Amino acid sequence: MVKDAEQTKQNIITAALELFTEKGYYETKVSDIVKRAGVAQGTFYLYFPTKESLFIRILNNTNQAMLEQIEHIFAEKVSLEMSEEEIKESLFATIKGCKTMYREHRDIMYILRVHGVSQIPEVQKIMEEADQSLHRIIIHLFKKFQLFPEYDQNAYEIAARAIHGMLTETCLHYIILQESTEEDITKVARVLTEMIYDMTLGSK
Amino acid sequence: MVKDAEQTKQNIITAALELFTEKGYYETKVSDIVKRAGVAQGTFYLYFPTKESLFIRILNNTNQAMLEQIEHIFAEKVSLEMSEEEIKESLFATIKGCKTMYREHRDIMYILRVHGVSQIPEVQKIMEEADQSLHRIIIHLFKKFQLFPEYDQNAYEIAARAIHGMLTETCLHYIILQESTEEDITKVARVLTEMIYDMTLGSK
Amino acid sequence: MVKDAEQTKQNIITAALELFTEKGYYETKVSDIVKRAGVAQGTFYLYFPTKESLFIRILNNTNQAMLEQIEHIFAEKVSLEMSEEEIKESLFATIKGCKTMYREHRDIMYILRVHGVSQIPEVQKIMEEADQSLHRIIIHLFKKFQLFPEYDQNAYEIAARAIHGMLTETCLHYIILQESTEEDITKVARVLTEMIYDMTLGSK
Amino acid sequence: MVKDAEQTKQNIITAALELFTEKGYYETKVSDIVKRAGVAQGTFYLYFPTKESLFIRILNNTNQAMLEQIEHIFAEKVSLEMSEEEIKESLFATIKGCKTMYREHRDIMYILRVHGVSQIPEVQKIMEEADQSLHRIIIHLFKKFQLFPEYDQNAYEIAARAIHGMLTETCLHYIILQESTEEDITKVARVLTEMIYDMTLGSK
DNA sequence: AATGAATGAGACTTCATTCAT
DNA sequence: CATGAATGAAGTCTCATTCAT
Repeated sequence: MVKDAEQTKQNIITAALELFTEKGYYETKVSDIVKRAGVAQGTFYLYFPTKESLFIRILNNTNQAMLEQIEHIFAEKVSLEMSEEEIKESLFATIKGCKTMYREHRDIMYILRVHGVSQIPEVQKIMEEADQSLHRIIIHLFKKFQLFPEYDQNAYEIAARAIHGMLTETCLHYIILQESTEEDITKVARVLTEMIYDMTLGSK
Repeated sequence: MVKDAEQTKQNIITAALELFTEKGYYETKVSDIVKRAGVAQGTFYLYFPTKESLFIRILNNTNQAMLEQIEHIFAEKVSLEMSEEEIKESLFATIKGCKTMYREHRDIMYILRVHGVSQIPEVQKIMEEADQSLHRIIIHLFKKFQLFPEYDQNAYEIAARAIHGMLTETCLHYIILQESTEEDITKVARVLTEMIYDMTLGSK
Repeated sequence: MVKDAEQTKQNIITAALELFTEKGYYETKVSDIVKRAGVAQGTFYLYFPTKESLFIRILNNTNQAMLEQIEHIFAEKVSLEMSEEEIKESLFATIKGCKTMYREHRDIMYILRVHGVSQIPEVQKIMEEADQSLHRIIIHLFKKFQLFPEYDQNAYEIAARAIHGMLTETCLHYIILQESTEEDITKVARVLTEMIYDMTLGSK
Repeated sequence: MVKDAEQTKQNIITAALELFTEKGYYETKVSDIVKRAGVAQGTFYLYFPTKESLFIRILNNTNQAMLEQIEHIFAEKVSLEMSEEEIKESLFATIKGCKTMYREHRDIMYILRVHGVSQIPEVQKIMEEADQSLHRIIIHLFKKFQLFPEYDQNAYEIAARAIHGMLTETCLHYIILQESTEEDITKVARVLTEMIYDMTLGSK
């Protein structure tokens, strides 16, 4: 039945994601995955040709979802006419949106950031593309608000990466590495909002 | 002779570091290491009880050196009496010092950040301690300059991590992932100096 | 319906024969067969208890047919009263009949001779019986024409096998291993006719 | 020690040849080989990268030896000036030499002829080359004695193959498939000598 | 101090066969 | 009759580690 097959596949994906999160890609064996999914060894290969392909599949799923969420989070919510308070509020919402998104995909972020899977070229490619698209959005905002007017493209990229680093490093510790409450996220986002605002609009 | 033994050990360490950098911990086999080091398989185990212990040994070497360098880089070079120009210059020197240090230890940073080796608990511990000590220094500076006076300890840590993230993310891309010239480093450090100055002293 | 069932079975047999010919018995998987036959995996086992039994079934089909053809080909077409020309013509017809028969069953001959399937005891038995019956006919002809009057039974068998070897080796290369035209077959048969005639009647 | 290594390798080769002979290539598992050789599973892969490579290695060994033997066996022992008796004796010696050679390499011949290993392209290539070189020699003799003067190259090849078939088919049954005594071989060679002499020189 | 052959547990993967629907 | 998901035994191969020399 179609339903059983889909269910089995999902069970395998779920079990794998859990295990990759717990032990990393390399330390997770196909035998662990099938054991947790409650299926036989051979069943795994009915759905995924290799362990690697399963991982890429999971990564792509998440990546797809995150890219869409990023679009949405960064959708033009600020305008030049806003007051300082309004801009800060919008910035805060954006940052918090990011954090929440990372929390939602905590498992896969954990694997990527903590365990590292970059031996697989496909994985590297996906990650780079994801980074790129976030940088594009940040640079777009820089230009819109005419921040750093003296910067060249290279300097913009450095600045975008720096902002990106602020977001991911704090996410890593407060969201990915530990369970975090709504309140925790709010606090982190609040601090980052202040810092970023000061660094950008606040100092102009 | 003692000298030969020391040399052999060093050959193994060097070969291993190269290979870990090229292929990551999991994809580097003991057989690869001994081949490159030009010794027999058994010789490896004369110097290191396990492959893991070799990695930890390498990591510790680097870590030790980096901690000392960090102390030195962040040694009180700024004071409250300095002019804006002087402070900026000092900040720039510090950031550039960090970058240069990362470049020096590019290999091991590459392994840790790109390949990921956190399956090994010992490795996690070492990395966390390194992070902690950098954060302590940053927070100390925050307090010295009475930045963010309204922050509690938690908020300070978030801010420190955010600064840390700016440094490491830009290092990752401009120094660890690619060969970088003195000039490249200077440029990255210059941009970061501006950003951090604006974010902290500049906005007060 | 009975008709559909028979059709399904035939589809499986046809697909299997093609695949066995292309890849040999061991490299042909049941999954390949059902895929080409356009039926589900389980359907296979509705008609054949095992993969091996399917092969034996195919082999038996062919063997049955070939035995009958051999009878027919070697049916007494020569008599002691014939002229040299007539005998040669009859010999030629016989040899060519053999070749044509081999060509007709090229697939299965290919599998047996090129891929080898003799791990299966049943298969060995069938092949041996087929050989035996051909030898009996050849020996019968030897005796009829009083060739090799000094031979004992053992020597007759050796001679029969030698003739058999001439036929099969040339068949293997000119008929089984390559597509062959009517003309090709004629040529091979013509050469063999000369050789065999010289070896037997011609030298008496 | 070099000696141990060589010995171990030889043990593996010997065990493998025995098993390939008994069960064929496909039914012989690496685990069978190491068990019989008295070494651990991993040891196998110290000497041979794959099971296939071991087989090819064995085949090449034999093939090399046989080619040299063939050269020797067929070395010009006949001349146009010889008497019928002398020629027959020389022919007999040649045929018997072939038989003896096949007996010496009975194992590998058995595998090739009975089990079939032609899925492996390398194996096919080696076998074809071996056949070719035998045919060349036979054709050379045809021409030397001006047998079949009316034949074209193609007809020569057919005739050579036919002779080859006589030799191999009788070898297969009297030498490869069963233990054979010196006497058995002599008898088979005697019969073949008569047949081939009649077919060629005898009828001119 | 060094060698390198040997080990064996265990990884990934395949595939003939079963069985609930 | 037919399906196709599921099974699990068994195969090939890897590699960190040991040990006799």
